[in-house]
Amino acid sequence: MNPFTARVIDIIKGIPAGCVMTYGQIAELAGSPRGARQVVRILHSMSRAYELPWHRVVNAKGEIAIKDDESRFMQLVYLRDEGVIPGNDGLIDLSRYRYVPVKSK
DNA sequence: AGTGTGACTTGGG
DNA sequence: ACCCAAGCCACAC
Repeated sequence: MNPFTARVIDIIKGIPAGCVMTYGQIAELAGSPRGARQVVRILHSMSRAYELPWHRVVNAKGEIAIKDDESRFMQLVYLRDEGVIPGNDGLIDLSRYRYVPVKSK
């Protein structure tokens, strides 16, 4: 597995309950500013094997990006359970829930 | 090797 | 605020 993938997995595992991160944000932290789609791919293929909190990842608008209806619903349930409540328009307030990892040296 | 695709993003109209 | 087009990159056919 390449280092980018490893970092993405590591970052996602580090998202605390009650917070969310965007695909682009994760890709950037992992060292690939344009790698949002790779993050998507990783979630698809590794979320189960690595027990990743995939439900804490949303798109740049703060909405559930997943297409599959059932999974989308599950994500909503998980988030609500952790205290992340979408607004009337179904959007998650990123300025409020977005997780920004602390840069430790 | 060429083409299509996706749980994305950003910029413009 | 909404819709669209183009950019993006790794992977499946």
